[in-house]
Amino acid sequence: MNIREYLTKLNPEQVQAVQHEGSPLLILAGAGSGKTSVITAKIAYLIAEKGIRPSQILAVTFTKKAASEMMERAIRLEPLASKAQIRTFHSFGSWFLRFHAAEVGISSNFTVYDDSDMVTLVSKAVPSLQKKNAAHYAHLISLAKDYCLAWDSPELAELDSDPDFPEIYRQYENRLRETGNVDFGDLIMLPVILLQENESLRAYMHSRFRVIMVDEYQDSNVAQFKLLQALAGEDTYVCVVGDDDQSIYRFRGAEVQNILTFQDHFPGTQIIKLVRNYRSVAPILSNADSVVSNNKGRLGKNLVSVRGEGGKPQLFFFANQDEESAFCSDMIREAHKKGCPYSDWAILYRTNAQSLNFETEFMHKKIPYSVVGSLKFYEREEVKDALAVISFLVNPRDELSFRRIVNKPPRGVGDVTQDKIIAKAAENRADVENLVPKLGLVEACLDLLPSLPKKARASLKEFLDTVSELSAMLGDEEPDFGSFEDDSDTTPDARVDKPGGAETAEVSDGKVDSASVAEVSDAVSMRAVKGAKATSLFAGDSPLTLADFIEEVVKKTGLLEYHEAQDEIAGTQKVANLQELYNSAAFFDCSRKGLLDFLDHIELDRAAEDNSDDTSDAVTLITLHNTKGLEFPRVIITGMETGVFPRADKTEDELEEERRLFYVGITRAKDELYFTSCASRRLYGRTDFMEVSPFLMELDAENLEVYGRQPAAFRRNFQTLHGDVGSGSGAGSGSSRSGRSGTGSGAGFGKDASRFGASGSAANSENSRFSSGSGSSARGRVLNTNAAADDDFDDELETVWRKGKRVYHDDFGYGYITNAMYSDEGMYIITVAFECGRKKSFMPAYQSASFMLCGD
DNA sequence: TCACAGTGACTTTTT
DNA sequence: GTCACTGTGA
Repeated sequence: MNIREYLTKLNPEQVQAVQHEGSPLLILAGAGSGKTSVITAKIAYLIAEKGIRPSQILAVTFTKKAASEMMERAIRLEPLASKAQIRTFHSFGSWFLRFHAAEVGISSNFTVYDDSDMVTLVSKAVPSLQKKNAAHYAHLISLAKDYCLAWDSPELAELDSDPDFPEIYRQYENRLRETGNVDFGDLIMLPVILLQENESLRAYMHSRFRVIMVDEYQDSNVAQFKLLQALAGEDTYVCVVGDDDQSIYRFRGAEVQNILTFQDHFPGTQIIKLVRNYRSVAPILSNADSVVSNNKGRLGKNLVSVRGEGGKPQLFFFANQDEESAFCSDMIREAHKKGCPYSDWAILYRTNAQSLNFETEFMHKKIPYSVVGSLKFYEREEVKDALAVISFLVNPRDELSFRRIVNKPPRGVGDVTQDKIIAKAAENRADVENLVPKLGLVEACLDLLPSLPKKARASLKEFLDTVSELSAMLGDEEPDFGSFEDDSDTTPDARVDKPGGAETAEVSDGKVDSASVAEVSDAVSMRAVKGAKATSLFAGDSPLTLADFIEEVVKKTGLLEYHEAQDEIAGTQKVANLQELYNSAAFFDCSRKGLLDFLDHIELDRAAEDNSDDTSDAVTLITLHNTKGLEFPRVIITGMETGVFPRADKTEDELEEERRLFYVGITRAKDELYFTSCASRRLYGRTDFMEVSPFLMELDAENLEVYGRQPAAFRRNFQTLHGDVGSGSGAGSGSSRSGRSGTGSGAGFGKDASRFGASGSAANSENSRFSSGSGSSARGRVLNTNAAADDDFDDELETVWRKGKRVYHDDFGYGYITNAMYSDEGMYIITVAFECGRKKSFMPAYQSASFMLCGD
């Protein structure tokens, strides 16, 4: 479909936004309002209809995932869009810095230090700091950089009044410059500084990019705003898209003010609101609206549902997270039997730690799932080790990588010696007036070698030999980063995309400078050239890829052996993970440039790992933050408890952010939405009683169905806030519920509705599973809690769930009640010793299908 | 320098 | 319950 046809499918506001020109444009795009469609259409439109050269368009997004999706969709409308610069902020900064590294005193071979690297570097720069404090300061430093504040900036005090902070920041910064590397914050902040100080560079950039678009603008931070400001000249067309209600990264420096005050900074701004929601059915949207309207500082807009009526969201209360996950898996499995694919489902939670329960449960029930985000693959020890070697190879000043690998496996080069080597290197560099990159840590090692103990001397020497051998395999030509210029007029057709499509968003990257020879910068031919060279080193005929190289690195440095031994001891998967790492490097060429590309790819792209053509049908487990920009037909938002979501100790402002996060979660759902909340939850191996999340009280009673034992606080507040909800809402008393549970929302909730809705000893096919009569009747009573006053009920509990009774639990099997007592909160608690040897505590008041009495 | 054991802290969220 | 840091002893 070309862009003209496409425009006919858009609504009037969308068309207006696509065709708008002249003034700066702020598109306020509500959730599910087709914002990506608008941006991609706009890119295509500018190229196809307005004659803008693709390379003059810069589109910046927040995540790489978003960048590749945008690129893909734009290309579908207009193939030339492949030459536009569609990048994340950080990848843009990285690209920019490669060409201007020297001007800010870094190596153009820099790699990016991640957060944990920052912590290590802080503690090395300021040795007196405890590890815990180092983490605190590292966090502060990155926050400072998000606000574009240098160590000597007077405004630093506003961030944190700690008098030590500026000095620590300074020490860190010095040390970081020594290494020639950068951290995440630098990727934005350094370009800003460069552009602010260098007028001709600024002028050049103004001519380089005529159009700049920013997606997810509500999540941009001050530094990113300044970058935008510096990049945009008088004639630059600036268009930003965002939704103030979806700003969820303030904790990391994102500044809602950026979007709220956009018009002030870009005079003459036109605002277009997109409020037609194409994603969710009306009841879901009205709950979203009901929640977010509790926030104060917002621009304000109401989404209009295009899809119209649908099932109401359902809220479930459980005893604990085992029931919660069991319920989710049951519901998903039931739906699957009726033909609903697993991939329709997403389970959302606040913190990554919560995924564990679901993973265990799903594994148990053989439901396929994939966890998004928390896959800390690149943070694993063995992977970081291998990466450290190659980082060190491309940047021999990289202190952290050096430290990481020089004594692994143990070579007798401990902390003390390492410090000496680093100091020596600094000394060496100070001697020579200008910084010659060759004067790295290897040279420092060689200088110190004679002074070391015999054993250390030999093994360090061996290490250095390995390093130089590996380095030689890469060749010694300087990496060619392609051209910084806009060269789209030169030889556009001669370009070859990188293989495997691994770098869709980077296509415009490896451009051919008209002056340089094509073979050098083109990824494919580069690989061929390298491969030919390398065949002498390797027996095989196939060209050497980065995968082969990394494998070689791991073998030669002894890391493979080391981790093999670890696997042996601890039964871990380190070697397998290394194998995985080789695989992911297969599409990069074996050269210094290839290594840098690969490292960039990893460093700037952690979230997008699961892109591995996930065609398999699986439930998505994902944190609320990670869902931004995604949608699912059926969504379950779990852990709706105070302390979990929202987290405890939130200020009013932060609470608003948590609420926006909740809003984001709700608006991911297309057809069905569920909330779950637990009365108790295991945290740090301890079981805590939980209060309901205050957000639940903000849901729209008219469009919500409530099941399970409602905590008193919820019952009280929900009804106070919303008045007497009456029988129609489903949020009323237990008795009114049972009547309508059969219908429910009708969707995906067959058998389970009866679990909650059935009262007393109603014949429930599920009951037959559970042994004796006394068991099922006790269970019936338990389930019918809302109808009975708590006091009466607890008397019953004491007689039914008494010490010595035999019980059965789905997960643990049979056991006996060994203890029964009341907690401080007045809850009746029993302890059960199971035959499997485990001891568990339960609150019988909340137990349902997974746990029951067996009769005597 | 390194291995081990005990202790304490920990859970936001991510480019 | 787990992990990682800290300090001690060889």
